Amino acid sequence: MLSEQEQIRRESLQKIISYGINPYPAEEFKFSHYSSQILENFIDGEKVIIAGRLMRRKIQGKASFGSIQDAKGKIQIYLNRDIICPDEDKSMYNDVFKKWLDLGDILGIEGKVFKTRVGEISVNVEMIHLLSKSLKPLPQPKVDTDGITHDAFNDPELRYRRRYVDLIVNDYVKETFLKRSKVINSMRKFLSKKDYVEVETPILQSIPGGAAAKPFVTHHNALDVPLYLRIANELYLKRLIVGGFEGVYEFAKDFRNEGMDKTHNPEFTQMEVYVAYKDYHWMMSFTEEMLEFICLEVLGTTDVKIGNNTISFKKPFKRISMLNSIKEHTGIDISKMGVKELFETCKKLNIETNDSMGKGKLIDEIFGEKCESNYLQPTFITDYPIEMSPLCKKHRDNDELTERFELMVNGKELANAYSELNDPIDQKLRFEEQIKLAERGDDEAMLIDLDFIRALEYGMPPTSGMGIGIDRLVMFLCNQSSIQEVLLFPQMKPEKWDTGPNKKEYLKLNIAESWIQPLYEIGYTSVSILLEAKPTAVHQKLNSYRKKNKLSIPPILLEEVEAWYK
RNA sequence: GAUUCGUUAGCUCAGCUGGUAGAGCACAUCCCUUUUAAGGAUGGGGUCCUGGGUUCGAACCCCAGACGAAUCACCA
Repeated sequence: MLSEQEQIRRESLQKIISYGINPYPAEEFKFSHYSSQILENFIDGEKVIIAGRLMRRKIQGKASFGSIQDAKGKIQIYLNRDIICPDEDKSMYNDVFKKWLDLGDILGIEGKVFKTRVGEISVNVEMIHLLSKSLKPLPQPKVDTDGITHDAFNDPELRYRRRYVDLIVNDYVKETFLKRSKVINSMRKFLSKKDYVEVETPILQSIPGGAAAKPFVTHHNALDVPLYLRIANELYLKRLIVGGFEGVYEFAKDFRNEGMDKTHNPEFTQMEVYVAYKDYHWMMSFTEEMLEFICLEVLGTTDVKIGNNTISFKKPFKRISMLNSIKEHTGIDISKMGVKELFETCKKLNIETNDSMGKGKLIDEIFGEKCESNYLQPTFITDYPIEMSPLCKKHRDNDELTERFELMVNGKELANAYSELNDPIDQKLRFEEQIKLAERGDDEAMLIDLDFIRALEYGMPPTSGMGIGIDRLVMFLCNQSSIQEVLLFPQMKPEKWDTGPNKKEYLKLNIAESWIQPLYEIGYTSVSILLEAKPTAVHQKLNSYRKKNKLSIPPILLEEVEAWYK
């Protein structure tokens, strides 16, 4: 059912067509200025052509005001009947503009720049071109002189589902996504200046590797095999280092079939970079250099406001090993502890455990519970337990640790990096360890990618790799606390659409076509629902619907309704 | 998955103790030659999320469900 306003717009559309205007013209519309250019460089009397959406309209007799929103902002337009219609025929103003155009229509405007009495730079309109008619009314948020927004369009579900509307009416949304684009561009610029090669690796993988996460499964018909959407691209990028690239990187969409919340979307973007002959110490410097560069390029400063905190991305960042961090925040030295003692320590610290947890997992729990949230300023946490880092090289000084770091910012993980494990025999053992862990109850089994082992057997130079969550980085730099705000189209439950009655179904029961829509409207949305109801009730409801909606068809007889049930 | 809160006009929201569904914006008609969220007058617009129940009577109370938000848990 169309709302009254939608019906009125459709009627206006018909009138426009009858008047001889094509509401959806095919021709290119050449405009001379963006709104921002006119506002920034006011030239009284300059002739301009602009194009955009009509966002405000205020009719005052012979004169009207409006505003046009284009890609770069908004500008006021002023219309005067006798300027638009210099001849006898005033219909272009009186009918077309005043009656048949609506807020939301896309217009081309020709006119001259001037300042109103109140001093606002405006375009005095000489000619209007309708470029596209809008049939659905927009929400109408208004900002007053104190900067307070009235009637804000702020229901998250509606905003995410109709991002196009969100972008039209909420200026800050567009800014977020412009900034996101800038962040990615400047990261790419940084990487490509180093002469590393941007590559693309498979999204459909037969073995989903490189991380511990549940994948999405799909099926390839011609090969008749299952394929997985990638959870990470790490193993492919390392194959390329084997192949002789010095440095490779990819901005990768990864897919993880797990819970969704404010910080997790089923598909998300990571940038991973791998560089030959480097180690994780080098990568720390590289990472802080890159982040500082991006902040300066995008924000012009290394000080970023996140919530109530100001975070400084000025290098160098603090570095601390995981074990020292735990010692610092709990006073407990766990460096020499075995599994049993770790379980006891967790108990003492009120950390929940279960039997499937190995040593690494326990340490990770302690860190996650007691330390992680303390690191507001960018901090590299280094040297993770070996059990939780199956793709990472053993620490040069300690067999139980790995050469790994995570970069914590505002209490959350932003980047993760290793000195990459390049010993194929060790790698195979580590994969097998993971499978043992998986058998103990962890359902996120890492399958063994034998081709990856084979690649390592050919020899991979010592390499350091780093992955950084683009969505998280953008959240930080845009001061947004939810990932949905930095994704144009965050994943939502599929929308339910009212597609109307399935007429064939009803016709099969010999129901007259004129009664199908009424049946549907009063709740008998399918034949099976209808047949469950009593014919007498259906009969009564139909006739009262007829009366209420003043249908021009004769009342239905009970016998007719009963006939459907035979 | 748990708890709490919410769902009323195109949008933002009121709606008291259960008693004829409301406001602002938007829309329509009329008046008005430069307005700054808001000129004036009049008017139209509703599956009060859905389905049951209680009641003479339900937007409101009870039960079940759908959807959403927040917090927590789980998972990286």
